[in-house]
Amino acid sequence: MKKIAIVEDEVYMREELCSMLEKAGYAALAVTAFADAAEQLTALAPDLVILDLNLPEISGFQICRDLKQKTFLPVLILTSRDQMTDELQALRLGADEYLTKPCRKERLLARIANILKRYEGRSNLLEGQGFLLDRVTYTLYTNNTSTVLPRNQGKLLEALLAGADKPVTAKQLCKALWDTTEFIDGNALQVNLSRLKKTMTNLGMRQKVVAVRGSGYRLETEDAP
Amino acid sequence: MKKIAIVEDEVYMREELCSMLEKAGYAALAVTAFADAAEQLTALAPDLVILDLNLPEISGFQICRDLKQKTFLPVLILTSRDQMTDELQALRLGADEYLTKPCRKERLLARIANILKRYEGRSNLLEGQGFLLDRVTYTLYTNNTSTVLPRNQGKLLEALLAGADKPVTAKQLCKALWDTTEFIDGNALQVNLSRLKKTMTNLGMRQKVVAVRGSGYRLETEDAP
DNA sequence: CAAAGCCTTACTGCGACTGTAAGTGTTATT
DNA sequence: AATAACACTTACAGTCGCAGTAAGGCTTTG
Repeated sequence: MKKIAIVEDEVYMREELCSMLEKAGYAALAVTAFADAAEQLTALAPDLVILDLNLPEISGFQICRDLKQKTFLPVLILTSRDQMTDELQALRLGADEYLTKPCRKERLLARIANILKRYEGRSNLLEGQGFLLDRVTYTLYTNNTSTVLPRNQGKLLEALLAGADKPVTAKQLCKALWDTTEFIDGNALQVNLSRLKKTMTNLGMRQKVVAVRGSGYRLETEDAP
Repeated sequence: MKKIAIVEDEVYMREELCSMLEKAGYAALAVTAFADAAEQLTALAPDLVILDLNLPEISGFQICRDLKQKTFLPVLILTSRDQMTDELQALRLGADEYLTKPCRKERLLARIANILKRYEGRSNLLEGQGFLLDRVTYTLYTNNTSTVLPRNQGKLLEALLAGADKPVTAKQLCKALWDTTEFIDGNALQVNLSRLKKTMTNLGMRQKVVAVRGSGYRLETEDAP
């Protein structure tokens, strides 16, 4: 059964949502610690987040941004703020849907089903600048095509991606490749990095692996098109 | 540059949409042969379809259904029909977004950007009952995980998927595997099918490959959960 | 300019996938 | 009930692509 998390401060609304979702066959979970909602949601790992914008302590926008930065949970904004600017802002932050209250039950359920379907099986896709990487198979989606990376290249790219744009040390990369913290075969790492670079340029990706002398490697985004 | 196709009968609206999209940096294409719009759209292969529901000759629903059955183009419904039932129907047919006229320019553009981002790199995903198959890499997404199928198994699954639930002949399957219409190595085909079956059951997929004695093979959906 | 750090290419071993072969199970017809 | 046609599965061997090794070239820094 799919889990849906609800972030909503108004008690009545929250209860109504919960019972409605449960009737529709979902497991509903209410999150009420708004200040660190993003963390809680990450830990809960629901299949969908329904988020209000007007919350005490913290803005819903903030939660949405935090959440989208570290996870790929689908987020549905359900709010009474019907300003166009709010909607645009939400979508820009990566929200998957924006609905205004009051909202008919059927519409909400239909949109929920839609989002869930859309995310089906995508739970392990990592997102980079202009590409997606499947963390399990190392299938890489970029420039409107897809490739399966060799395992080592996939692991490297995953590790680099996890480091955002901070440089990742050779040690960490070795750990990612062979799970050994101790001995580092610098050359083998070099070779694997070299291969990754080559496939990335062959695919015409916007991001490149660059060495940061003395401290490791990082992904660098080339000037936008 | 992204191509956006517009299916809209009212001239003024159409022109306005076109110029708006072009100003926003898209290539806009108007489709006016409504009767076989689905075919034309398939041939055009735009990155997104904006579809009106009230059309002469044919219903927009029909176009949406046809389109979604043979392609995976994203469809945005833009219509003056504001009945809830229409919206639900459209979403059920696989529409990706439903907006009602009149619609602010910003909202429309935001939703378009949203959909395009969402579909990025997904252009070659085939959809089966409860799973997705990447047509290029044969990465299979099912039960919330992913696997890369061996090439032959991928080809077979793709061919079976193309046959919907009609049986696919051994000849066609051989063609898909080895591109030879002539000679058929029945046994090799058997072996590959056998392997595909095994991996499908190992993955716990809802669909199975079943033999239709004398006429080929087809995908069969097991009883829903 | 020299040394440290970084990069790349070529080569070999290993593992995964494919086709072959052979044998078992199942359905339909006489 | 028997048989033939069709369908299925397992084991084995050849092939191909990936990983690690080795060796040599390039670039940055002091």
